[in-house]
Amino acid sequence: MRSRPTMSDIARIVGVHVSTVSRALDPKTCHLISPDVVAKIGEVAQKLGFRPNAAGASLRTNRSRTIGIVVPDITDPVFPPMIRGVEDVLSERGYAVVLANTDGDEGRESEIVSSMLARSVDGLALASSRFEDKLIPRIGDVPVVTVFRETKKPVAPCVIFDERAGIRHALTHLVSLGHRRIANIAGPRTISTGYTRWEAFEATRRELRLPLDKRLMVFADGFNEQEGARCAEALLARTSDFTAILCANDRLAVGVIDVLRRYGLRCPEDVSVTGFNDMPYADRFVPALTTVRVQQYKAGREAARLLIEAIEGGAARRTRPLRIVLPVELVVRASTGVAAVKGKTRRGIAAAR
Amino acid sequence: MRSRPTMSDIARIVGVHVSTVSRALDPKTCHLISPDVVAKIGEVAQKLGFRPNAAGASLRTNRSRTIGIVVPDITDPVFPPMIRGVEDVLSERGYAVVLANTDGDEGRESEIVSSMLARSVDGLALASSRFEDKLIPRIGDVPVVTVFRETKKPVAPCVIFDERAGIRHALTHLVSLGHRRIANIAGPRTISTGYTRWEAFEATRRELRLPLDKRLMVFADGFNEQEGARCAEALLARTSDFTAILCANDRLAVGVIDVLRRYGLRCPEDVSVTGFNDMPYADRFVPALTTVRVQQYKAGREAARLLIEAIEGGAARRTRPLRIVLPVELVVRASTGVAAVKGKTRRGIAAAR
DNA sequence: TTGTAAGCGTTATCAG
DNA sequence: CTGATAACGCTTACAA
Repeated sequence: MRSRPTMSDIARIVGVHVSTVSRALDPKTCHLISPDVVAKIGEVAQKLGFRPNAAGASLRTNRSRTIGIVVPDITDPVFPPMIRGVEDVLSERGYAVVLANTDGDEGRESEIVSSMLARSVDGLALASSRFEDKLIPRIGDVPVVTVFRETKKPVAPCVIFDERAGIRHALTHLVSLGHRRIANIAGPRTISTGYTRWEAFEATRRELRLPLDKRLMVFADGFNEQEGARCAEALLARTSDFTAILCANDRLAVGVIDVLRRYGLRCPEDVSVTGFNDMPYADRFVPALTTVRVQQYKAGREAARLLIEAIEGGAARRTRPLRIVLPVELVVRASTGVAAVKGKTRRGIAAAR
Repeated sequence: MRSRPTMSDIARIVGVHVSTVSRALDPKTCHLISPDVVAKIGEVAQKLGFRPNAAGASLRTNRSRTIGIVVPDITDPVFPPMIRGVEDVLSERGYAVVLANTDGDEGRESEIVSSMLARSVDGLALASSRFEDKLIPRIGDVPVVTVFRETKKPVAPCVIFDERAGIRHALTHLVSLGHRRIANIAGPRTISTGYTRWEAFEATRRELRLPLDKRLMVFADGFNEQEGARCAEALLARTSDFTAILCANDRLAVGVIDVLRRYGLRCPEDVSVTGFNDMPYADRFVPALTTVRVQQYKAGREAARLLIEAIEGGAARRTRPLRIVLPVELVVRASTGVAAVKGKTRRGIAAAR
């Protein structure tokens, strides 16, 4: 197959100048050209299967109709729906999406962003930012949105979830089942979700006048099953005096439930467990996970909308960037139940040792 | 922040010509330049945070260090590990990945590919191809690889799994548990996996001298839970004379198990079910799914390797494209058990009516 | 309404 | 070893 036709090819065939072709093919300028010429050009373009060369346009305009999405790891099930949301909105508008994984590495994130800027991305959706972000201010004038996460200083618009409400719902739910001694397996506080969910747990704990016991508090170094398991082990090594565990996300909860089972503790009969995110298939796990449902797909769409607005709506830089907080919803399933009699849990744990 | 520095900026500062800068910065040509000039240029580039403008290079070379990945739907859990595999290999080599979803729509796929070609992608990884593909031959001289799927006519290299072995293992496993009347919920035959798994089921069925009963055969229109449920309903409406269902993938199996439960049938006590893919978390479902494990991540890596080879290794067009078949492995879990007494299953189904 | 011309940043070819 | 120059395909003042 020959190499793709260019505007000059069309110009030559129709017998006009390239610039005329350019104008005729651009909806914004085609009204400047006589209708019949526009029609003719459109026709020929169609017949040749013409597609404007993106590099040429990009070089000239310094825009690429491409946006970058940066996630820690696409295999974490919370991200695909979000990415899909971004893609759905953007592809409709003719934007392409370039995707990269950071594995939570700050250096890598910086490297990736830099390479995306070199590709003249028109915007960036970052799901990889740390709470104390140092990267975004260095990005310059390319629109940036953070998704799922926010930064301590509001340096960019963000689309996040109502973490506080989610944690409050989960904790209140546990208390309503009679739980009083509730452990918290929190996420890394270097990430806004980890930080905020932990903070919300503490705030709600005080509100509900639950006892403070430092042994019931464990911090994970990441939002995954391994860390959930590690933290559960650490918790059980310290104390057995609890009847429920609130986890900062579903994957931690899954790891926790594994360890409970290994210790001969039943969930929810001996220990109730809650997660966060309502990740895909959380309703089919054993036990089905009680968790906080967030709108991952919608977050992606909103992020894309924000980006397009910033890109096309003349970057009306606000003094304080937008902060879109999506509502959440508690989903009660099988991993939570009425509080076990304290003695029973203790015995269960002791027996497992 | 000022706009990114260009080679001219560096040239001006160092006091050389742009072309010298270009050569000095390219590992392939920097030996042509005196070491001290190279050093000087490197230094300045470093200090300015120089990144070559991708559009400029792309326009000139007609290559973009970008490859496109096209999947039906990134929220289907089989794809993220594959995408991650591609990304890992390519990012190491300085390639970026642009991603798009087709939802299985042929027109959309064609549209996406065309838009990617306009972006001068250096290669395409297609996980969206139909068995009777009409698109790939029209792509021209951009390297293409299909992943997870192959085309009837070998028009492009592919990285696939040993579907036949997988189905044979699953069916043999069921027979070894005493099952004889085994239903098959097959995938769409418009897709190579659907076609091949169905064919393999039939071949193995004959080998094992299992009875042929058309009522036990249902074709899904897609690889998802809804279709699994629909097919299970259709199957139960026809007959209750089976003790196991082999499904063409895990998501179908999940939908099937839902319906069985709704009909008061226990899995595996009344009906055994197998899936295919060993999708993430398949080990945590109720019941944990017996399935065929495939190497999604590895497939992605292999596809990327193939693409790089084709792109950089001078497109040595083979007469017959490579066909990489990755081995699979049966994973026996809780969704399969010894065959129920026939009468019992019948009663169970009858009772549920 | 259309043509002219310049230039975006890079690389390849050709001279020196 | 380095410089000059042209060209990739497109957009956009400006001129006609």
